[in-house]
Amino acid sequence: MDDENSLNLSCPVARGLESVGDAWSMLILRDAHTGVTRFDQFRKNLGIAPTMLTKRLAALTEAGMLVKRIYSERPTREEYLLTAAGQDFLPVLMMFGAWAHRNCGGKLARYIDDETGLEIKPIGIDAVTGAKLGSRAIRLAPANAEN
Amino acid sequence: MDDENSLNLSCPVARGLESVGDAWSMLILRDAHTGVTRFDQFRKNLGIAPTMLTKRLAALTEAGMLVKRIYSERPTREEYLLTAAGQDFLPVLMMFGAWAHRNCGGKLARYIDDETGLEIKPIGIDAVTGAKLGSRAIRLAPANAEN
DNA sequence: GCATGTTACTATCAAAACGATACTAAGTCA
DNA sequence: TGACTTAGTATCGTTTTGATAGTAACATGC
Repeated sequence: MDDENSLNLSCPVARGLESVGDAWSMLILRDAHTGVTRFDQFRKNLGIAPTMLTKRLAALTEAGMLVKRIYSERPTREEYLLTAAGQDFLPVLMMFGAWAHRNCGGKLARYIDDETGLEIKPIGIDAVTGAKLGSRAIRLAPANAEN
Repeated sequence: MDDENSLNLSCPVARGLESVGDAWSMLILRDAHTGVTRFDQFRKNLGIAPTMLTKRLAALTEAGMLVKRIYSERPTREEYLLTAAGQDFLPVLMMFGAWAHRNCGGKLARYIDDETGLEIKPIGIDAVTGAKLGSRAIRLAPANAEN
């Protein structure tokens, strides 16, 4: 999958998919948000082949979602921490999870607000108008200078 | 990628990825939300190989995101329309796009509210508390009967 | 000080998925 | 009749993935 055409290049969704465009990356980020940091934890949780995990962790690090940090010299051991960009991805995961909750069958785990103890119902809104995303007509404006 | 372990089975993110777990599916849904419905439109927009497109459209249809509808008998021609579940995916795409906007470089297209003409800033909130997603501690509750 | 364990990988190789290209089916239109 | 349209399928080489085994660099227990 090479994103080549001009439509794709300026499309935020297509651009984002260059960083997080496969299932393993999403699941790694999900685990990272639950506090997982180490290679073997990811591997055991996900049941992912070590070759794949190495590649995905490197890609996510390269994409600026994770950073490697040494947590032990002698023996040298490194762990993977979420960057600001990686942490910023949590709302996307929660929206995605909420969508699955509504639309995919089966009994699924739920997110609970630790403060109130209530189940969280994630929705997307436009911070500018307050309107629920998807409730109004939208259009795309091309990329320009003042970003 | 087989999602087998129990953690994954009840995880909404993992569950959702079974339906929309690859980049092409996301891009097809993105295009579908802009009004694209036909095979050749998807193919030309995305630059996707027809074999791949056939497979992805079938998978999305199977997953309940799209429905096939005949728009011409003689010659028989079918198009793909978003189901309710497919339409419900738009907020996820917008949140994902907004994340890319903030965190991936480059000049990217922007979503404009057709009513106000203002650029949309998608954010996720908890409909229950009104708190911004990611601003509070959360925990996972296992799946149970009352869904 | 030797065997065993831990952690984070790499090497290897078969199987599956992907991608490019050519071609087909069933018609329409001039 | 010949060119064109639309929605695919067939074929096949390349790439990616997945499973398994092995390695490097230590720590720990006996």
